[in-house]
Amino acid sequence: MARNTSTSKSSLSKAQVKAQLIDSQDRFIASWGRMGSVWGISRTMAEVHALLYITGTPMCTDEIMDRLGVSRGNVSMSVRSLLEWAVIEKVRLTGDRKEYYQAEQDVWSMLRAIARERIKREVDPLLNALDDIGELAPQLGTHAPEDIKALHKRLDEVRDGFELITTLAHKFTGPRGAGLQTAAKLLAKAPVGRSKKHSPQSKRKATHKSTRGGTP
Amino acid sequence: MARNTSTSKSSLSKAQVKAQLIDSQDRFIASWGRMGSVWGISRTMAEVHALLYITGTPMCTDEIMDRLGVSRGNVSMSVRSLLEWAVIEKVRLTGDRKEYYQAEQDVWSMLRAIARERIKREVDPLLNALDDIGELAPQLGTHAPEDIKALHKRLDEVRDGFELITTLAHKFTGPRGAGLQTAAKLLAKAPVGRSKKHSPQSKRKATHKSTRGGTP
DNA sequence: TTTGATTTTCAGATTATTTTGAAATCTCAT
DNA sequence: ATGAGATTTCAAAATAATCTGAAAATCAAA
Repeated sequence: MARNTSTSKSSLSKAQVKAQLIDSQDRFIASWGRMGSVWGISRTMAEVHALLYITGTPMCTDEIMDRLGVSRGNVSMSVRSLLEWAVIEKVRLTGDRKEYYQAEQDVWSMLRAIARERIKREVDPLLNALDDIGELAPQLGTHAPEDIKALHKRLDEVRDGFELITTLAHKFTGPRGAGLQTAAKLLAKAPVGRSKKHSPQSKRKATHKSTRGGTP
Repeated sequence: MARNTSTSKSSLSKAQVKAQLIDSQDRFIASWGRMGSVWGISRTMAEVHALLYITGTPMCTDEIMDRLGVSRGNVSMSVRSLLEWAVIEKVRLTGDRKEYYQAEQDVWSMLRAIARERIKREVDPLLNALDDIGELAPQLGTHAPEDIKALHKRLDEVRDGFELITTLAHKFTGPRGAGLQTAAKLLAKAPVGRSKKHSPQSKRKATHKSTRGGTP
């Protein structure tokens, strides 16, 4: 029988399977990298992580460079950050001078790390700023004009909102936590609002290409 | 006694109070703007929103331009996005040709909008990509080599994780939802983990000097 | 319909972020 | 201790995101 060249499931050569494996990995890496920029980390950092996660293999700097096509310096910096995030770790391979790096394999640890870092870098600074502003603004008690009262009211509301989110997030992301997983499952079942069906506002309307400022 | 110039609470002139009000508003606007870049929206867009929210006043394009010191075009684009996000609305003032804009005053609606937009722009595309990759990767059933099985396993885990998050988030951000508020309060009490204080996972040996480094 | 005020658009300028690459530093097997 | 191999650093280059400003389009009142 002629060699199947495209879609059949069962007659792929080893090399073909391997090629498709690599291809799928690359797609995953590309997606994760795209997310990276959106999450406020560099594309390369996200890609390095994706590579180590999806392959599950410990890799050294040169292997990473070659596979992703990025510079040595860039790999070095990305790896350092990932180590700080504690989503990858160093491993020593016997009889080799190089450092090898390997990703934490539990996906939740990865998700928690993302959440943890984001909270640290986004919410906490905002909360601090809000506290400062609140203290700094005129404190005139009941005699304050409406303007001032309204300012304090809004500042307080924002701060309360984000504090609630922080509390929640700390439960999710705490070092000892299977928190995110359990909490998420719990919540996913709990009847929170009165949402009957699922009608996110007109998901169908493909009218805006982007909600972003002005993507040209 | 000389006029009190700085910290006393009770003897500020009207002008001084006004100046401090403006100053506090500006600080809030600046903080919110900084967050904006971190949240993936332009600084100006975040600032416009902050201005309208914190003052509570309907403002027209020129007022916004003057207060924030940004161009007309920039205000126009930011306002458009904010309208799409549904966190501000147009108001007509009698006898005036201009459009005025006013922020939604419920803080939770604002937080929900942020969450909703982020999910839409970040998680959903990733999920789609993951589905595509999963379908595309070799489907070899039980006969598949370890490599392929591992790939599918990891893809599935990531997808499941993010799907759980999406489900959760939809409850939070649904259009009719006081969801976020109630759910957050609920969760904040639920005994999820045993997080007592914050003990950073000290995996560190005393051997290295400091591993600290700049944020990427 | 005309008019002039108001808003939108978008090419180009500006600003911010990311990446490179080669020199400097480190480190470990000998 | 030495030095080849490995990693880190960081100024400069490349890339990406944001903002401006003026021309074009829109709109509401007369």
